[in-house]
Amino acid sequence: MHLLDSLNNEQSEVVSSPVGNQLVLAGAGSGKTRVLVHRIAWLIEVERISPFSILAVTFTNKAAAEMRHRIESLLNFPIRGMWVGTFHGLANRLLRAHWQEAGLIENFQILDSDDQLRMIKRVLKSLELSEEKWSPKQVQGFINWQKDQGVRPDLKSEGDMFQKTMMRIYHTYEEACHRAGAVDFAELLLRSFELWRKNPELLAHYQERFSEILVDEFQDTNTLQYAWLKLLAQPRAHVMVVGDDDQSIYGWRGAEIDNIHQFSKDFPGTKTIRLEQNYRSTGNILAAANALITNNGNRLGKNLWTQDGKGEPISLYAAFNEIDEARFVSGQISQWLEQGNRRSEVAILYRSNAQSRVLEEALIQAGIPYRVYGGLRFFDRAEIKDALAYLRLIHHRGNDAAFERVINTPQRGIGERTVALLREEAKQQNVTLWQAAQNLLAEQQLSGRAAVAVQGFCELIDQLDQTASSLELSEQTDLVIQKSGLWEFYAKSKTEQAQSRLENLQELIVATKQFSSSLDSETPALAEFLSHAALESGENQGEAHQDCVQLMTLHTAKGLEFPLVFICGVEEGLFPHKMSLQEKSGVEEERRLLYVGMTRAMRKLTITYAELRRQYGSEEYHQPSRFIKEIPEELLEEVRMKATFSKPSKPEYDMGFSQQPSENGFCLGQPVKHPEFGEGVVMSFEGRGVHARIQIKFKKHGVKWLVLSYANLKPIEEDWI
DNA sequence: GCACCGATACCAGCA
DNA sequence: GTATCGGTGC
Repeated sequence: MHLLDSLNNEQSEVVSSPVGNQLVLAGAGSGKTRVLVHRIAWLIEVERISPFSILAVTFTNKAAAEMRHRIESLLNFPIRGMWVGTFHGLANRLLRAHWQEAGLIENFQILDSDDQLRMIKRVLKSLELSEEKWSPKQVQGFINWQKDQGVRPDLKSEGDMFQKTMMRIYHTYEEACHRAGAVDFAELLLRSFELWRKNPELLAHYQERFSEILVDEFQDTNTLQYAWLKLLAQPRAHVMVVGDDDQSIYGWRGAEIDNIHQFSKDFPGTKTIRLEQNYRSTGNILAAANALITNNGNRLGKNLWTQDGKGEPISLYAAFNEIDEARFVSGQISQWLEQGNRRSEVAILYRSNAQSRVLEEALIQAGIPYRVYGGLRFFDRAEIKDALAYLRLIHHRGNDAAFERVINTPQRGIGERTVALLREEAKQQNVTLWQAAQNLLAEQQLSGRAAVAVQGFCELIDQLDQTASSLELSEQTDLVIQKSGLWEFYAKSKTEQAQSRLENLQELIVATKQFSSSLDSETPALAEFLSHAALESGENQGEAHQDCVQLMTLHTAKGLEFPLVFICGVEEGLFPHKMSLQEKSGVEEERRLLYVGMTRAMRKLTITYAELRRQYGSEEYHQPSRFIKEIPEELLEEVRMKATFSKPSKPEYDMGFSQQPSENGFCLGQPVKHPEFGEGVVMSFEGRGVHARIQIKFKKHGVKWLVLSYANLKPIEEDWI
């Protein structure tokens, strides 16, 4: 059977198991996706299960698209009727189909976290609560957490003042969402969950339909997602979940690692299979990762192994500061490239985005092209959201969020005061902002200047609507971008970002064009496109796949692999991050994060840390991370910066160092004084020029490497000679 | 209403 | 160091 070809025993066992519940503990690099894809193909081809009865859940749209693609190319025919998607995508699909039963309007809008935050701010204002005391971010966290727990606002709930007020905000927020016909991400899940609960016959329909359910990245599911899954699956479906408790790194956004422990109890007869053979990394890398993760408690237990050799040891570089660290990394990369390797095979991973800048600078100096992942995604960009808000408003005047977003974007002289008046009117008359604007205009309750501006805005929207009605979506988008003044606004703007904003707006027109042509019928393209925009990050937007070094956070790196990996800033306070130190589970999650990072490396892993790091504008001394001590010494090789300096003007490597200690005015064994560390003795030198480093053994602070030009060392004269 | 200034906060990011 | 927010002055 070709579906089992080239699979190992455990993988084959998963793929060819008789239908039933399975918990697959798939270690990093163990061929997890492959197993999932082959299993689904097996169900269709061997078990003769209709694709119509299969539901596959992933965590990203990208993963969903890839899974579908891989199954189709394995089976060699398109799989129609199978549901593959994210929890949110599937929930959205359900709610679109049953909007009435779910108590929604037909074209309900999806609020992304940005929209949600704006909505919360409006609610706080209407409740006359200060944002100072009731931080919108915190409220957002509270509401989402409640929803993830399946809790609706309860005004009679017990609790202190804080709890009660939060509930009141939550309650008002819900009303506001309802009025706006808007649904946030957590609401998609909760609403579809409740839809099933309240409509047993509807639930039964889906329960009968989906006999085979598969879930990827199961360690990342939250409480509500798991409840959703159980509700759908429990009476009869067979569920296969694939996950790795050691790679659970999203506890902070609600992922419930315990779901993985709970699964076998909730689904009787569950067969647990471990995939431990790793096809990615060298023996040394796996040994180090295994050793590290052993320090975590309450694991399901797993030990990665490989048939391949040990490979190179893991390099450890103790940098003096973050600049030194970055230079070291870029130097190593230059060497690697000189050996004829590709830039895209290299990844630099770090704990927090702020670390990327210094690394970027070093790469620029060394003339190495790179790409930074993360940052704002396409549909999250302000200019894109503005354009979409115009489209929304044209099609639904009652969309208050859209109204507020663009009423003064670009500026047309309608300020906070006027908007406040509109809000007040809307609240009192219980109408939409659009209607409130009409009322106040009719009653001439706005001051002359404001009235003209508001009038102009409303006419603009009406006029856009009239012109747009006969146009295709992409033409509408084009029209809106031009006529709203957005284009002109950015075209005139002299800021550096303006050019890229214009490009993004153009890209949006392209995206709508592509989207329309991908639709088979003449469905209301806008509504579809808008939920597409809300649910889809836009990561697959024509990224130039050039050959460049990849920079990203450890979180972003999950699921990827690279021959050469650097993990930077492995220091106490940064990694593990100081915010995680409060509780044990926080440090364990950090440890898993490093585990994830290490297991990204195929051939060579290098870990670096800096003793001195400029953070938030001030300098801080850091200890090497506790995690480094958890890696067996024999797997590590401490490296020194040698022969890999890059000069600002002309990138040049391998220049080595051949200077006499006396060149810089210090001698071995010379007593010196440092402003921070006090007295010490010169132990050794390294490098030359501005990069020259000096090793000092301090009386109180131990042995340190310092960059000579930064160190401000003073010889202690009297003790010398 | 808007531009500018100083105080403030700051980890990770999927849908 | 930098993005963001609220206050201040024009």
